[in-house]
Amino acid sequence: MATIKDVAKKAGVSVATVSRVLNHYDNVRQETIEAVQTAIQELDYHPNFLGRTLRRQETMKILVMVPTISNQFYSRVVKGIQTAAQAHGYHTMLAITGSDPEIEQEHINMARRKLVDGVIFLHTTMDAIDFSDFAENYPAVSACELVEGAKIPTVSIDDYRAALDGTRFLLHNGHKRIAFVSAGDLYDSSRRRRMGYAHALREAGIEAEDHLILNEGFTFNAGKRAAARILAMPSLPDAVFATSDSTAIGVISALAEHGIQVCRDISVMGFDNNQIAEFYLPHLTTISQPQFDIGHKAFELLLNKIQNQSCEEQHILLPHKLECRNSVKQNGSSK
Amino acid sequence: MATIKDVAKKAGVSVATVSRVLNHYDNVRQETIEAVQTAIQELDYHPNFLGRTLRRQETMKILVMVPTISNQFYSRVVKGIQTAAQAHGYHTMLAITGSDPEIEQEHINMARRKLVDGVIFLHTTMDAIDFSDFAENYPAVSACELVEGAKIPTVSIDDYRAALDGTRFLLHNGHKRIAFVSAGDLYDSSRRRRMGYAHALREAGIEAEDHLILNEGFTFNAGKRAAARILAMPSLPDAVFATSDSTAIGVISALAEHGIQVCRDISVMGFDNNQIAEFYLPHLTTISQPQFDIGHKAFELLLNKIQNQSCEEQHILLPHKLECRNSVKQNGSSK
DNA sequence: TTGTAAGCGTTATCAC
DNA sequence: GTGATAACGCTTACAA
Repeated sequence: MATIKDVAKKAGVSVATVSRVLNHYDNVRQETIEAVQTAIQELDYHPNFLGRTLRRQETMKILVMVPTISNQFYSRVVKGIQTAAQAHGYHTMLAITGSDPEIEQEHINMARRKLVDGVIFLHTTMDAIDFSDFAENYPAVSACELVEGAKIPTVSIDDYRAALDGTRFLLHNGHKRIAFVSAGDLYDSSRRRRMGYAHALREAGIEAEDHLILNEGFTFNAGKRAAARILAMPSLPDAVFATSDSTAIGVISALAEHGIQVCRDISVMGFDNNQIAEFYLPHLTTISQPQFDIGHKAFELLLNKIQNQSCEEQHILLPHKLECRNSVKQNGSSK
Repeated sequence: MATIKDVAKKAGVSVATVSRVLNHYDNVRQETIEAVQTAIQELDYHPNFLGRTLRRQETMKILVMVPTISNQFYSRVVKGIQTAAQAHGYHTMLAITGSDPEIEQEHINMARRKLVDGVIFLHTTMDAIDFSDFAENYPAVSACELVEGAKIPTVSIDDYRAALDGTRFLLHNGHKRIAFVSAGDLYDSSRRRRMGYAHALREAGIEAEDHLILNEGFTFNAGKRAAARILAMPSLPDAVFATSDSTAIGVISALAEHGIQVCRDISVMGFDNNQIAEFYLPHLTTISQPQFDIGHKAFELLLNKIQNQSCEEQHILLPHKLECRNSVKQNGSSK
């Protein structure tokens, strides 16, 4: 492997000059530039970034902490991050934690060890105190999840409001008994959505039934488990509000197994508006999140922290939208 | 930020000793170890890996070149890679290329610049010559795609054989006119599958109809486009063999839009056996790939190259399996 | 068992 | 314009 020294020797200049050429300084003679470039070509030289990185103390890399990439939702957020990062010359590194605190901690050390310039959390297992503590010492932002009480720039939707809107929509269309399938309190967004759901029920004068709240997670299989519990109920609820499209699909699929057809016998509402929502049969009525924009904005916030240290706490809320398709009965036909 | 020097000073020892403690050398006095560890604690010191990395010329990081993470197929392969990598102390970095040669090249430079110890390609836009050339100079392996003529260790299924099996299954169940939706020649696997499909037709004495081969890609929307072309045909084919589950779903969904019901009016076979295949309605009959194992094995091959330089060319073929569900009519009911 | 010092490949600060 | 040279934070001979 050729180094900068080899190039310098071959071009008959000093390493400093080679470095200048490499970094496009304007105080190098044209002939010298050419001589250096020729040497670079001939030696097939590629600068070793480790040296530069060590010297400059910046890696031009960021780490994205993601609980899973099996859910299309995160894929899209990551895409947004990556697009923004690339535009600023940053590389994106993905760490899939599986919501395992140990794995998360190990990756967090990458930031501590200066292997990355900053971290975007799509989820964390840390509590608000540890999370704030980390964010105080290293450039970090949170996306998708608004961790209660944590001092860290965050971009997400208003989960409370989104669930409120979704539940109201179900109520306005004549559904009274609404099951709620969520990921429990592992995710702050889930908790917040559950509160929005409860609020809507309350304002409609419907008393909440605890057993209708099913904490199963947000995978396909979580939906399957939720459906099993629903099938075991003495009477079917009017609707199921699942806090992810995957869960909704798991529910629908499992209910179908027992001859229960969505939209005829029961309504199901999803969350996220992943691409599959549009292609599933029935097409999913769901709450749409601006996934790409969330990621994009998250990177911008991070870059801000990396460059300015400006720690002004920001919580950016991006708009959600109710995407009306075929999995929810409309016009109160079940009244 | 505390450095190794600060720790040394605080502990009253030399940096060498600190380094020894850090790396668990056994020739350090217990008391010294403790003194150093105390200093580390007090300073909240975290070793800067850049220094070590520069010195050791290894990053303990690998790069995975993936065309997209929107397709669950790749998520699962990446999971396999990451699991294996983690077990060996390696971190996994994901580069999403979108099959853009420029983006791919830019990331390839990361290997050239020693930012990673090796690269796993889940897809490449390079031709066999460039690909071989790269693999000759840097630790690299290919997964999922067997690039014709490229000298690089590879792990994948036997795509030819898999498509052969799939097509035979359709034929044996009475389907004669079979449309084939593939990604065209961008992916070697696609090309190979198309040949398997053609082979099966030939051996059944059925003459291939060129217009039944639809090169659209492997996304949901590719399936949608394929369905549009199918609907424009003078008569509907008996079956559609899509070379990914996403495409199959796109086809099914779009056909449903026009009142054509899969399994009653037409059969659709997928490929990959993503999780959604099991949860889609109808449940997808598909060719299952051992995605996790492919990823896992790919890392092992890469580690081998990183450590031994043993460049023996290997092509590992893992078994596929026909997963029989509800999207294909069986027992020749359409004969 | 520990310390000294060279070196990894760069970039930055001086001189000249 | 260009060249020495120190420095980045660490590991590792070699010496003590």
